[in-house]
Amino acid sequence: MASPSTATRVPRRHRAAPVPATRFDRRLAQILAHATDVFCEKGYEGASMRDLSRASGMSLAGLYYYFESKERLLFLIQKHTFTTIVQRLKSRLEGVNDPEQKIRIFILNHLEYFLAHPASMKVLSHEAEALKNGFASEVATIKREYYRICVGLLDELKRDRGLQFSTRIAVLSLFGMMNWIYTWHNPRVDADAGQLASEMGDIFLRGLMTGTKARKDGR
Amino acid sequence: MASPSTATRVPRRHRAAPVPATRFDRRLAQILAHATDVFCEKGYEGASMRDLSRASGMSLAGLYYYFESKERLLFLIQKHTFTTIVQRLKSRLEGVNDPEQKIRIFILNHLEYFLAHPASMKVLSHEAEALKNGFASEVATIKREYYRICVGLLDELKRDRGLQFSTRIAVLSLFGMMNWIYTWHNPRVDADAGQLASEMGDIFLRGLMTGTKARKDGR
DNA sequence: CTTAGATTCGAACGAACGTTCGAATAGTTC
DNA sequence: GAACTATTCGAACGTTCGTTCGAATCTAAG
Repeated sequence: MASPSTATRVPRRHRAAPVPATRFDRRLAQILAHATDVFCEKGYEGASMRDLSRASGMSLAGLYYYFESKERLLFLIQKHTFTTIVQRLKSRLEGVNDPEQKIRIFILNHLEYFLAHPASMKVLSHEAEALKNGFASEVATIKREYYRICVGLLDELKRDRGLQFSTRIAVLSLFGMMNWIYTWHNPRVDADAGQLASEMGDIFLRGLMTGTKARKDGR
Repeated sequence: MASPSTATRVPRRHRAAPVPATRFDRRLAQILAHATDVFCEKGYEGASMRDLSRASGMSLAGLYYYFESKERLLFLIQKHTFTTIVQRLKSRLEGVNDPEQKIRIFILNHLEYFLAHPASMKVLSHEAEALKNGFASEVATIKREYYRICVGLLDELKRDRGLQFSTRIAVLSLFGMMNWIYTWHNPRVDADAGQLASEMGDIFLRGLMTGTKARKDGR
């Protein structure tokens, strides 16, 4: 067979590659970008390989040189998006100590990425159940890590301020507020990420912090 | 053609019909129920008419005696679900005057229906973009009414307590918190609707009411 | 029992689906 | 220019899709 192993191939940079990675990787990235738009508009199941071919300007057969199946294509999109958002979050949280400030950074990071890459985030949020078995579990691992980080931040706040609330419900409520954006945000009408993060952060954090305080003795 | 007009036919009850409606309507309702489960599990695009046939125990061709297309089937499910939830809400809000109490009723009504009919609500939430043109706009009309009711309740709270916040973002944040539930709620682990409505209501309402107060003169 | 309408179904339709294959082209190295 | 690999593509594969049609069966009323 003439085609390369898969899209998992290692980037073989000669010196320290400046931007480019390989020609292969750059072309793949273009295809992923176009595919993201199509999946966003038509949904994963509703988008056909012929739609992707048309959108990316490459022949139907040509696409299969870059990935082995439609499902793997969705996987690559979701994995890249989720990995990037987690990575940015970690770097932004470094050196910050105040629990409330950390949660505000979490919200801001999420919403900034959401509004900067709305198609990617819609595909990540809306097609969360479309992958099967191996693909699904690999994305689920990243999702779990992201979820755990948020749980950690809320538990920290809870301890620091002596609050009482269900961390699980608080975290999932927050994700709901943030992820639902893909169903309504209109860049011509709605505020930018900073403003949105501030308003959602206010609702969420004041909501938690005005609650009943736990007793000192834990009872 | 031997088949009846459509599924829009009027129920022709002779006296006051006890439960049944017509035989046709009862059978249609059974099919809708099975289809809801299949759409919930596989998504609208991912579910085939053959899947629906298998689930409802009726032949592929037989289904088309009850509705004229797969799209109309989804429409009937969404319309019925949405109409019911709005109708229940209206009846529950009657005679209540306190704005905060009204919002708590709104949340409780939504979550109770959500947890009592999780498959229907997932199909309503997750397949909101699957319908086209006429079907889409008819559901959108009900959705807009539901949205407007919530806007009204929040504006009332805002006026009553002299608060300052963006009604649009508050409403959509609330819908996000509530609708996201279909992605995580596990009846064996998570609390019931009453408890959930109480906790989400606390976060949301305290969050709004702890905010900056508007000045009396409106500046 | 007869008859007419309501309901169900097996079989098939053409279209669209994801994927494959071998040949053609483009790019790079001698 | 020759030789080799990397990339692209037209054409087709077998399968599944939503939908239709005419005949069969069931139900209820006369």
